[in-house]
Amino acid sequence: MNASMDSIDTDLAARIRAAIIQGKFHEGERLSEAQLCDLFGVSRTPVRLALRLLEREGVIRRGGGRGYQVHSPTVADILQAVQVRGHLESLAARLMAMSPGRHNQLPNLAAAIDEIERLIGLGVMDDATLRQLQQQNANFHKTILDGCGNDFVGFTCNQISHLPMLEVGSMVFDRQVLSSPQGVERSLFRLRFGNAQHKVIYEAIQKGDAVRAEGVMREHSNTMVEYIEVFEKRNEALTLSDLISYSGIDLAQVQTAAPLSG
Amino acid sequence: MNASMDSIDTDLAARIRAAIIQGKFHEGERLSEAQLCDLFGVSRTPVRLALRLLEREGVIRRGGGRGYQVHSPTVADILQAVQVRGHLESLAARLMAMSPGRHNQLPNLAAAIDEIERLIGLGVMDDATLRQLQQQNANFHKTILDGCGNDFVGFTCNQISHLPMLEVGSMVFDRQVLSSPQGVERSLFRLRFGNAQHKVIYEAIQKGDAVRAEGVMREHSNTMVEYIEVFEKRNEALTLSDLISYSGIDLAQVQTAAPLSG
DNA sequence: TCATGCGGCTTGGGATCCCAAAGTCAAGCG
DNA sequence: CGCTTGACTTTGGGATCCCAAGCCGCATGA
Repeated sequence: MNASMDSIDTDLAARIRAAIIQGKFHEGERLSEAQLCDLFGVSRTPVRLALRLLEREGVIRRGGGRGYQVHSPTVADILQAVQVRGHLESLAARLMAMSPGRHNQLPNLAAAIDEIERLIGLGVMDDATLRQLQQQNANFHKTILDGCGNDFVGFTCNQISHLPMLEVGSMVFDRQVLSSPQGVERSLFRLRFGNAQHKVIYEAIQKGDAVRAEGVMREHSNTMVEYIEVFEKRNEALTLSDLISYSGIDLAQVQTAAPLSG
Repeated sequence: MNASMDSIDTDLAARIRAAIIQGKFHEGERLSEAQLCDLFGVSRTPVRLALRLLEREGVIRRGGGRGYQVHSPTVADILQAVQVRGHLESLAARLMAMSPGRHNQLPNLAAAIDEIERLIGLGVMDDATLRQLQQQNANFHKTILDGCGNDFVGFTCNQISHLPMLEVGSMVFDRQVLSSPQGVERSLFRLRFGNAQHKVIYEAIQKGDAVRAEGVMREHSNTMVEYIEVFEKRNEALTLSDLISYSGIDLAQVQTAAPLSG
């Protein structure tokens, strides 16, 4: 019930999307409806709905004459998108700092900050802890998006949050880095640094310092961009699969092949 | 061939959207597929595709159990969206000012500015002139979105540009204001003011002054917000139909009823 | 030999059919 | 008299069918 709470087409779109991101199709490959039908074992109606959805998301495009062709997002695309999302979040931070009713939401921010601090204090970077960290991080960011008074900011963020690492509040880690003690230590530092930014954002919003809230939030978003760029420099052939982790979307659990027959 | 260059479902979505925006359906009204089928004289397949599209756009929502209910955007919603779009454009302006290859695009910006200046100089505010103004304004803004180097900014803007007045480069006028000489004069001033901002943005981008480009672009976007807010104050029951004009989308030309039979 | 036209084949779009789930109404029971 | 439950009806989701519009290839004529 994890990936299939929605109807077939939404679920199907998620599976095709995951397949594309994981590189199961070649870049520019033609996708025909019939092909997807018997690949996933469904009829053409949901396939067409899914294709329309994916077209809007930008992971497939109308190619030349007939059919769609896959347009798999590259790491560079994701970096651009993260920048856009960060810019939107900085707008949200500014607006929230200017909002009179912001004090109702402040406890939620504080709770997320404290919980992240507690989790960091444990000093372990196992899967469960990372999941909880991601959850609290998402809480923090979503609270700002919801509390900024402009519903459209959150709406627009959601419009682009289907791509990997674009889910609001997602946290990116290199898989390898967590296997070495130094890597864990560096990751812990990165988390402490991020949470320090959270605290500054919190205080700026509390005091109504809109400029500061916006600026620090922008800087906070930039942190992820730079983190990914470091990877890019270190590893030429960086692929999305190397990075996707703790983003709220677990690609590994999204099955690609059709499981059942009849 | 204006509104129907795409296939039926896209066109259908546009018609349903127009009907919703024009208030042909009550807020919260249940939309059933069958009802829309015989209202527009098409089958259920395109209707479902259109409904999925409109759901993603946010003009209809999944209501309670079955079916969709219309969620017509209010003037307040549009204001929020304009703010978001403006924020994205200010990001584009900043990025373009920082982009090394920006000089290729500068002539396009200058051309749009000059052409707007020329059109304003005519001193007339007839339909044809306004259309040309809107076109040049769109050129200016699209050039920045395309030239900023981050394709995702333009992509995200496009994601929300189906709503009235959210098309990039759209210009909003009150219909009534153009019928009086004072109104025309005020509108001309507003256009001159806007184009002056264009010039400042142009120069900031040229000089690579990213901070200034971003700031003026934000202010430039705010102008429209304030213009609409003035209306809102003057006319309590301001509806979207009073404002929609010269937005690139001509609602009057989008037919609602089914034209043919058999 | 090359170009052009015709015909078949592939493929996407729209319509219709079937089924399952949810909502509603009414009747029976407490 | 009210609540519950079961049957009917409405409606949305999925599958299949039909049609039209592009591609491809072959053949024929210049």
